[in-house]
Amino acid sequence: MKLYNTLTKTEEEFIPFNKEEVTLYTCGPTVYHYAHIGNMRNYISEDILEKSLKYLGYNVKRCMNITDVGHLTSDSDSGDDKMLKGAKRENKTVLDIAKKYTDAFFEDCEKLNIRKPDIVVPATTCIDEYIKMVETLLEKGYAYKSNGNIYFDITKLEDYYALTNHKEDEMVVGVRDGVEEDKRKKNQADFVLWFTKSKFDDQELKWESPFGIGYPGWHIECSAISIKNLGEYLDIHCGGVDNIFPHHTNEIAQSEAYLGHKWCNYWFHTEHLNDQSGKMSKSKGDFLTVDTLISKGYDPIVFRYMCLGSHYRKQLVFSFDNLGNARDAYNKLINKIRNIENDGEIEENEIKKFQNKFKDALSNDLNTSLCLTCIYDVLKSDLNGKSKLYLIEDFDEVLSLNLLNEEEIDEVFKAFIEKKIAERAEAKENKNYELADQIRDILLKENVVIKDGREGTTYEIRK
RNA sequence: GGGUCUAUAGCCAAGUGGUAAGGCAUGGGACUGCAACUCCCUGAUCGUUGGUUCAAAUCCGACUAGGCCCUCCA
Repeated sequence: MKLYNTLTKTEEEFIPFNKEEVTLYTCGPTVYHYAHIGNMRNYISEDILEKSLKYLGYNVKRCMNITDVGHLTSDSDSGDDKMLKGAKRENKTVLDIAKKYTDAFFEDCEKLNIRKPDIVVPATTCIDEYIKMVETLLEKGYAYKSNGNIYFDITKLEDYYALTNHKEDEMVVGVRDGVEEDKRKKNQADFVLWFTKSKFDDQELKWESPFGIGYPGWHIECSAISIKNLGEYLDIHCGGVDNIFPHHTNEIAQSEAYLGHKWCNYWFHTEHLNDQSGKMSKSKGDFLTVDTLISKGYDPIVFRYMCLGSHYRKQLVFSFDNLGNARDAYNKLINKIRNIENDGEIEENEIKKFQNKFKDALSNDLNTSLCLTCIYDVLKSDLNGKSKLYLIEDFDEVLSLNLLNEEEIDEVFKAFIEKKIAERAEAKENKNYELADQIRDILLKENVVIKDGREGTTYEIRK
């Protein structure tokens, strides 16, 4: 399998440390608010990555953190704690906020058929691990104490900027508004491992530590959680492109300084979902969530389909036009699949050709767009119905687009539809086309599409 | 200023040196009371410009445009 690696900036053949078990780490959400659909695009990509690895025969062990502490809006100790901000906004405790938005996040995942990782770890449950790591970094001389806080000293590393090719002296501090330089640091790019001195005296969550009562920096959690759960060697680390710097850069710095050897071989980053004005982000104010899509009448799976039509390393512009486009395409696809008759016997040899093509697409740095084309190839092929359905089910293990799942229709709703169809049939019989069309429109408003065929009238529920 | 990515038809896109897949939309036709569904037909020389090559959307250079990062973000 070929994967693009941010570390080397090339597509590479994926070779795991241990063929028996691939380890995958994912930066999870900071649970201070709902996830927006741009966040979800990232998790869809990672879901495809995990399922592709499995489809290609690997066992995968995947871990995700939940950031419920320590994520400041700025590492320079001048910003706010996101969790605290969320708690204030809603007049709740930090823990309540964490619970609420963690649950909401996994509900969104479920709606998008994103598999929950094997191991999910809230950051607040691993304080001992952070302390141990920070202690070791202090002992080894990679970290220093200044004014109460513990900082990582990036000058102790040969190549701190390995992931980005940044050059120290060309970095600009405060490109973004509201970023101030932390004067307690030795070097501009040093980052906090543990806070004790902070202007957040009202920080709810604090822990005892050898460095004083305080709380961890944002970056330390991912390193510690990953090493604890997936071991000293990590195969693939995932996240959105915005995490490349500083988050992942810092993770590499502290993890490899701590371990004394190379930590993670492959860095997998998903590009952003933009809107017409650029990047989607929570700090801009309004943002779209999975529930927004549902409230506008879209099945979340349509959004997944839209994402898979593009490539994870390409920016994708979101608009309701594009989503509508995806919905039409998706509905047509589902229709075609429903019309396949389940006949014949599975044609083993023929099937392999299609599976191989599908595998090639996945192996080509997760070319999901080609994967979708594979479905259309199957539909247009000379294969019998049973073989087609078998292949579609097989592909859907990775794509997870509910290609074969018949949706359960509520009995009451079903009766209502059938009654209306009968009424319309009668109206048509009497050539009362006006009434017939009215009934059709009523049903259409409920997303029920009438189909008049030779054998009578059938219907479909539109997504 | 530095880094990084992108540029193929209205939109989403495949393509990794040999003369442009697929999907949606559009237009035309069959079907229909009219529609929808379904089926058939329907479109681009690949941002611009040099170069390498027998041959380039594909490799190299320059330019242009745009996105993202440079201590909030997925």
